[in-house]
Amino acid sequence: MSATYMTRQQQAVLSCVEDCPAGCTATQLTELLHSRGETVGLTTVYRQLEKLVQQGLVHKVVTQEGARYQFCRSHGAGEACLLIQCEKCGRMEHVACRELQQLYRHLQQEHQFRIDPRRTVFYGLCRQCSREETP
Amino acid sequence: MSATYMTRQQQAVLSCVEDCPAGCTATQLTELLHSRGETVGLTTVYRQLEKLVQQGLVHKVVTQEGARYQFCRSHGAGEACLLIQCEKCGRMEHVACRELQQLYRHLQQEHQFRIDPRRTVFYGLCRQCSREETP
DNA sequence: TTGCGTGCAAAGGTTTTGCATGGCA
DNA sequence: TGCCATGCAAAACCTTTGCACGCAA
Repeated sequence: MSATYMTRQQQAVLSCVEDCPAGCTATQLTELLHSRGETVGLTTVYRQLEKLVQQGLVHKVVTQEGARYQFCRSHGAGEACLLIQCEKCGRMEHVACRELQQLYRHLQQEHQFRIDPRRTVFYGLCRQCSREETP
Repeated sequence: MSATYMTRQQQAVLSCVEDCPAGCTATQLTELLHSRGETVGLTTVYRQLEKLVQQGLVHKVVTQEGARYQFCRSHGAGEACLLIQCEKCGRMEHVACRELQQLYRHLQQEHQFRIDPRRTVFYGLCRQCSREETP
């Protein structure tokens, strides 16, 4: 493995993703960085995000509107988690619960499919938007 | 609602998607059509696929490599189903089982999240690729 | 005949790549 | 000083849009 340097941009990107619990796109992240006075090129943002994804610190989720990145707090020990994205407001939520663990086990045992939890996303309506839709 | 015409291209696209149980991209579909002697423009393929998605006959799944379309056999009655895509061979599988139904109910009741099953994809390794990876 | 469907070309957007420069160790 | 990281510009891609023509009803 080649050596890696610690750079200002690296820290800035990580710090910004951590501050976006609902996930964000590379472009959004770049804008957020700029608004904070941290000038980081879009290319660098992409490259840093990819590193974070490979380290397992960040979820990369491909949606209709491009890839969204979300900091993953439960990345240790391969714990079962998934992302839920609201189709209306676009926000993403992190879910980690026993039922999920069960489903994964079921899929492995009955369907012979080994799930990689890090890239899985559910779509639907979050509590708030669901309420607005059916008042 | 405006009237709709039945065209040669329309039938050809539907027939081809039906013959791709593992899902395919718009480009792949166009190539498959050409190889069958059916000349359909890429634009038309995209437009026909979108219609089929809106009719609920086809899943549209956005992946790293672009959107994949898969004919959905269990589209009636909003039955709980999901797609599993193999990270290695790219094939997609349709899954509809009770455990899934349960998870959806749990997510609705405990997490207040109403899942839209049609756009959800799990990623992982299918039986075959899983076996090859750990011999 | 009417107007939806088609397909080409072009535009739009996101993501990647090449390459010279910058900056960490 | 050596070498990875950066960022600009350009390329590569996928997908959508505009518009004239074709074709089903």
